[in-house]
Order: sequence, then structure tokens, then C-alpha cells
Amino acid sequence: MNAPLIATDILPASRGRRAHTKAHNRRVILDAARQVFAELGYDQATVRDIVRATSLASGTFYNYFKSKEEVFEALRDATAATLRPQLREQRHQAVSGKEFIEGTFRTFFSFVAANRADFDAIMRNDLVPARVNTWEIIAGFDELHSDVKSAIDRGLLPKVDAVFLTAAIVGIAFQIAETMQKPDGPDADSASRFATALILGGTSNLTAQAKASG
Amino acid sequence: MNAPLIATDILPASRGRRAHTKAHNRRVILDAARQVFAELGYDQATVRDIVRATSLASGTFYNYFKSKEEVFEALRDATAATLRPQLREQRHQAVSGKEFIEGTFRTFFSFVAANRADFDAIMRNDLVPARVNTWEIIAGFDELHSDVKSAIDRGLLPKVDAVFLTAAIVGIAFQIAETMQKPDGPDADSASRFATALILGGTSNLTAQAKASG
Amino acid sequence: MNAPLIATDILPASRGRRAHTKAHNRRVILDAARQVFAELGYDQATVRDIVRATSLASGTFYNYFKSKEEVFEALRDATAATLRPQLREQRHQAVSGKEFIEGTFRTFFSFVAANRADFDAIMRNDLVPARVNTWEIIAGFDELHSDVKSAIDRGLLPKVDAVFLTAAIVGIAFQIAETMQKPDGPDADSASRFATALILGGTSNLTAQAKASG
Amino acid sequence: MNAPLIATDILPASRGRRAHTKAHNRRVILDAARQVFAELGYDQATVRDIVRATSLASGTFYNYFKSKEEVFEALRDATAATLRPQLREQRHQAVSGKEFIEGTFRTFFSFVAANRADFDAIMRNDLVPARVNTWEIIAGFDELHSDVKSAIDRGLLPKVDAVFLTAAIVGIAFQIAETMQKPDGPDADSASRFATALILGGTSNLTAQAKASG
DNA sequence: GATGAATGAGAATTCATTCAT
DNA sequence: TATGAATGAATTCTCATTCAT
Repeated sequence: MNAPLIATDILPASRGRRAHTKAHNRRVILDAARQVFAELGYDQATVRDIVRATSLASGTFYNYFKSKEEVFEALRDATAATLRPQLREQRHQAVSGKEFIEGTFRTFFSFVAANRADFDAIMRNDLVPARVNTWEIIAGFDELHSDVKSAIDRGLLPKVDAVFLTAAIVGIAFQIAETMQKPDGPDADSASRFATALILGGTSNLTAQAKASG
Repeated sequence: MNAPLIATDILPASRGRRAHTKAHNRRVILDAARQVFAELGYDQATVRDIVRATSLASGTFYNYFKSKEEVFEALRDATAATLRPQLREQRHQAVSGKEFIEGTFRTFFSFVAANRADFDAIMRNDLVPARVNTWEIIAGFDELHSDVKSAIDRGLLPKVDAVFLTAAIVGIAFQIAETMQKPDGPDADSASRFATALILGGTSNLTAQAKASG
Repeated sequence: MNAPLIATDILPASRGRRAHTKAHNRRVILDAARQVFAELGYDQATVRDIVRATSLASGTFYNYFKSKEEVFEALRDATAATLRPQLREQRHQAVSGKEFIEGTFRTFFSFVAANRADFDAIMRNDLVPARVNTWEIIAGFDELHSDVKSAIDRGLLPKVDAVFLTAAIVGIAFQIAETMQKPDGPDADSASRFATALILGGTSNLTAQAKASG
Repeated sequence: MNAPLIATDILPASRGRRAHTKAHNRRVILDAARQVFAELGYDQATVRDIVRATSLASGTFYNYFKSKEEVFEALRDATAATLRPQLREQRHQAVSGKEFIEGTFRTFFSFVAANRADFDAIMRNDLVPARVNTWEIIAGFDELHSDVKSAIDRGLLPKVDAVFLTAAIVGIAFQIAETMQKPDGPDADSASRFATALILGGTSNLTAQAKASG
């Protein structure tokens, strides 16, 4: 598939033909799963569908994954494994609230734009969006939460409720990402600028209010 | 809708009472579906599960709904039918940006708090959150979008991108609603205040920036 | 339906509103069945289909017929009840082999042409033609057989095997009737002339051979 | 085809022998279907009935056939595949009308006599005989029609309406075949002689008449 | 490890039929 | 008699998973 940025197979340093085949098959299955999930949505998709999108035998699937759920998780984790370190690094290098917030959104939206297929495979569902945990894992909800807390402690961000702020960042990120998926949807740059200004303005307002009422 | 107060009404073995009206049975099925979806999530749930949670015969289900999907949609639409008019009215009566935004969030979060079971049934999914369109339908994405545009036109809200703003409101609303579902999660009031201040501060900041750069 | 020649309801001489309704409903069901069988074929059709083609309630069906099979048989018997007496009379009045044979075919083919819908309802099946007994009953196989024997005895027809001859007449009749059902299929008159000449020539030949070899 | 000699091959509990080849299982299913169709008739028979008559698992059926209809067609086509080439060859070698007609009937009736089980499985239906197309396919209606036309052109057969003649041959063949199925029914030889003489005498008569009236 | 046919539990759905009204 | 909702047995068919090769 067109998934250049995502490390679909993160195999140690195994060499030799055997290892190559294993890595290759795992990859083949994940690519097929990506395509199938994007097409049918997670719940309509079946293991059979994934295997059929492959040149492998059905039994072979089970040498690599126990179930549809496991492939999905692998896909999600592969996505997270690519995105989350970028997000972390970005935030850890931030020396201002603006860098912290803007870096987060820009990294996320750029990733979404560059990996539309993956995002689609993981998020698209006809009736019901994607599992709560999905976002949390992909976006590293917990990591973000602790980074937000630390940023507040370090004075980069105003003293606001970290749980709420984290939720707001994640909610904005994924909801705007959805709009980006549409044909003629906005680009990553304008999305980043909007979201950043919203959060920065919003958080200053929150502290201003707190001071006023405090 | 908000049927937690209505017991599942299992008439023991009282056949003969054809007080089993059609409306009643429809209700019974919807209640069962609510419970089953909340417990198992949409994609794990089966029609059988729903029927089993009922005292009805399997065939009876199909006198009311064609499929699992249809019950889900009925549940979602019933939720939307309760919530959306409240949201609309709230916003149409708003004479300030604060009222517009705060009314929206307060109505939404209060609803979520009061209808935890419904929200759970519709949103909870083990692997993949509720179908994309679910939110849009429940929250009335399109209605919100047009109300936001109109509020901007009327000068209630600053001139910002209405699509982004709508997405931000919806994203924040649902993501914070998720945190509210947790035990010891925040209450509707503090959620409303946080979200309102965030959006109001954020939007002023957006126009301030625009002026500065314009 | 368009079934003018077929006595769908042969009720004694019952008068009064009640009787009228009963007769009427029976008729309604038979008409619906005719249409449904012609459309779907006997085995695809269900009692539900027949009831649906009616303004009656499903339970009402069972006041008139026990099953799909029973309606089919009623339809077939109504057809037979119209056709067979005509055939019998025709043959009993015959004073020559030609009249006997030609009368049989002409009556049959005319009936088929005039009652295409009924013929279709009874004969049409996607995969498997119509039950052996169907023909036998409609055409009055046994009656024909005994009439054929009697015609041979009376010297109207040559002395040939009556069982074979009966089968031949019936086989030709129904198979040619099939071709008549097709758009631009042959008309009853030419079908009758062909079949008659075939049987008459065939039977003389059979006796000629018998004499030669005897 | 003619598999009455082949026992259903129920290997007791001998799992492990993967000598169960695909071809073997297909055969097992077809044999079971033959038996079930002959017993219950096409429309009463269910896929379950066929599977039950087998030592296979229910899912296995669907590895070989998509539906009851498909097995039926396979059975019918297998019958046709055996019979039709014989019929064709017979007719193509015919150097006289008698050979043409007699060869056709003799081949057909001998086949029916020798393959009573198949014929039964395909033709027997409680209420409605075998699907219309069944005969045409088994007998090769279209092939027969074109062979008849060509025989007329070559002067083997008199100039009569080929459509009628084809229908007559097929009708006689199948109707007489039915009588052969009965206990103490006629044998293939006498059936062939009767049918042949009938058609030959019939067709000469038809041309004689035509000349007379022409 | 790869294969792919066999498995059989179980899901969705239909439908003839009943029966309280 | 007519109604039509309820019933639940029965059927079709799918699918994850196993396992002999």
C-alpha cells in the first residue's frame, strides 16, 4: 500500500531468508488489512476478507495474528509507533507553550495528511467511529496528559485542568482530522494554525477568568 | 430515550394479556439493545444477544427492526431527537457568543450526564469508537455548522472559519464527554465552563491574530 | 385476474352475505395464488407471498386453505374442472378417429391459449417443470386412457397400445403448449392440426407395421 | 452420473485419511443429492437433508456448491453430459429418417432405463414436475431442433414444421419415460418402437396432407 | 512454515401457523 | 369470521479456526 511512513514491521535485525519471508508475510497481511478496514470498516471486515486480499493461505494468517482484533491493534500500534515518538520529541523540545501546542497539532495533522490510508483504515467505520482506546493509543493520550501537566508545571502552559485540556486537544485533533479526510478538506497547515490559536487563546482566557474569580 | 427508570417490564408468564402493545414491544427491544450495546459494544453485539435480553421470541425482533444496524440507528436517532431540539433552541435564543457556546456545551454535557446509559450504548465500542456519522447525527453537526455561521454573521461570534470551529466544538464535546463517563469523571458544570472558556478565548485570539497579520 | 374461463369457486347455491364473503375471499386468494405462482414458480412462492398479494390478513388464509400445496391443488383442480369436461364431451361425441384426436388437441390448445395465466401459474417453474400428476390431473390422463381404449374398441382408432398412445398425446400436448407460451409462439389452430396429423398418421403406421410383421 | 454402484463410501471414523480428495467429496455430495431429490423431490429437499445424507460437516457442502439449486444443476448437467453426446452422435450418423428418429428414442429410453435413479432424482417432484428447462437441457432441445432442421434439409425427414416436430419428439420421449418408471412399466425397446413408428407415420402423413391441400 | 479443505458452532432470517382479540 | 402480532422451529450460510499434508 501507500504507507511509506508507517513502520509496518519492526523486526529486530533478523537476517536470512526465513526472517525475510516472515517479515514479508506479516507486512503483506498488514497491508491487506489496512486496505480491507478502509474499505469495509472494522466490523464488517472479516479475517477471510483480509486473507483473500492476500496471496497467502488462510492458515498462514494464524502464524502471524490470532484474530482480526490483533491485526487491527498491530495496525494501530504501528501507526502509533510512528506518530507518538514524533509527538513526544516535538513536545519535549518545546521551549514555549506555542511550540508545545503547535508542534503537537502540526505533527499530527501532517501525519494524517501523509497517511490518509492508515488513518482511514483505523478510523473509518460506517456506523460507529473508532474505539475510544484507539485515539488514546494513537495520540498517546496518557503521554500527552503527562506532557501537558509537565508543561504547566514548567510554566510553558497556563495553569488549567490538564485532563480537560488533554481531552480538548485530542478531540479537536481527531475531529478536524476527519474534516481533512473529505475531498477538498482543509490542509494540515491551516488546521494546525487554527487549532493552535484556539488552544492558546482558550487557555489564556481560562487563567484570566480564574484570576478574576479567584 | 432516557429509559433507565423503566424496568424491562418482563411480564412473568402472563400470556393472554395482549396488553403487550406494539409500542411496548418496540420499547422492550430498544431497552434490551441499549443494555447489550453498552455491555458488549456495537460490533460484538448480535441480534441474538438483544433478543435474549428480552422475553420475546426471536422472530418477533424482525417484526420491529430489520437488523442490528436498524436498532442501533433507532437508538441513535431517539437520542438525537431528544438532544438536538434542545441544542437548537438554546442556540437560537442566544443573544451573545457566550450564551451560544455555553448553552451548547451545557445542554450537551447535562444530557450526557443524565443519559449515561444511552450515551454509553451508542458510543461504547471495544475496539473502534462509535461510527463516524453517529456524532454528527447526535450532535447535529450540520445544524451546528449553520448555526455557527449564522452566529458569526450576526456578530455573536468572531469571524473565524466555521468549519474548523464546528469541528472543534464537536471534538471537544465528545472527547470531554468520554472523560465524564469514567468513575469520578468531571461533572457537567465544570466541563461546560472549561469548554466554553476555551472556545471563547480561542476565538477571540483567532481574530486578534487575524487582525495583527491582516 | 384474467381467468374468465376457469371456475375458481364452485360453491353450491349458497346465498346470503356470509356465503358471498366466503366465496369472495376464496376467490381472492386463488387469484393471488395464480399470480404469485406464475411470477415466482411454485417452489419459490410462499404462503406469505400469496397473502401479501391480497388485502386479507395472514390468519384468514387458513380459513380457506391448509397450505400452499392446497391452494395449488385447488388452482389445478379448478383448471381441470373447466377443461376436463370439455375434453370428455368432445371425445364422447366423436364419431371418427379424426374427431376424437383433433377434438382433444383443439380443445386443449384453445384452452391453453385462452388461459395463458393459469397455465403459466400451474406449469411454470424455474428449475423443474410441473409435477407429473399435475398434467395427469389436468389433462385427465386416466380419463383419456379409458377413452382411448374405448375408441380403439369402437374402431375409431387403430389397435395400438393405449398406454403409449395416451402418453404420446399428453406429452405432445404439453410440450407443444409450452412452445405456445413463448412470445410469437404458434397458435392453437396450427398446433392442433400438426398434432392431429401426427397422431393419426402415426397410429395408422403402427397398425400397418403390426400387420406387416404379424 | 450413473452411480448406483458406488456406495456412499462412509468411512467410519477414519479421520486422518486425507484420501478424502476433493473429487471424492464432490461425488459424495452429488450422490447424496441424487438420493434426496429422488426421495423428497426438489422442492421438499433442503441442503440440510443432503448434508445429513453425508458424513460431511454442513460447512463442507458450501465448499463445493453454493446452493441446493447448484447441486441440482450439477446433477442435471452431469446427466446431460452423458446423454447428449450419445444422442448427437446417433443422429449425425443417421442415414435415414428411421435411423434418426429411432436412434434418438432408443438412446434416450435406454438411458432412462439404465439410469432410473438419476432420472428420478431430476424429474421427480411431488407437486410440480421438473423445472421446465430441465428437459430441454437434458434432451438438448436446441441441438435436437437444429438436427431436425438439418435432417429435413438433407431429405432424411419430410418437410414438416421443425419446432412442432422437436416438441413432439421431446414430449413423447419424456412422457413415455415417465410410464417406464412405474413398476411393470414398458421396456425401452417397445417404447422406442412405438415412438419411432408414431413419428415416422405422423410425419409422412403431415407431408401427404400438405401435398393434398397444397 | 505454508497450505487450504474440513469443521461445526452459531448468526441471521424466514415462514407456516397459532391464537387472543 | 377476520385480524395480525407472536411464535420458534427450521434453514441457509458464514466464518474463525484447526490440522493433516
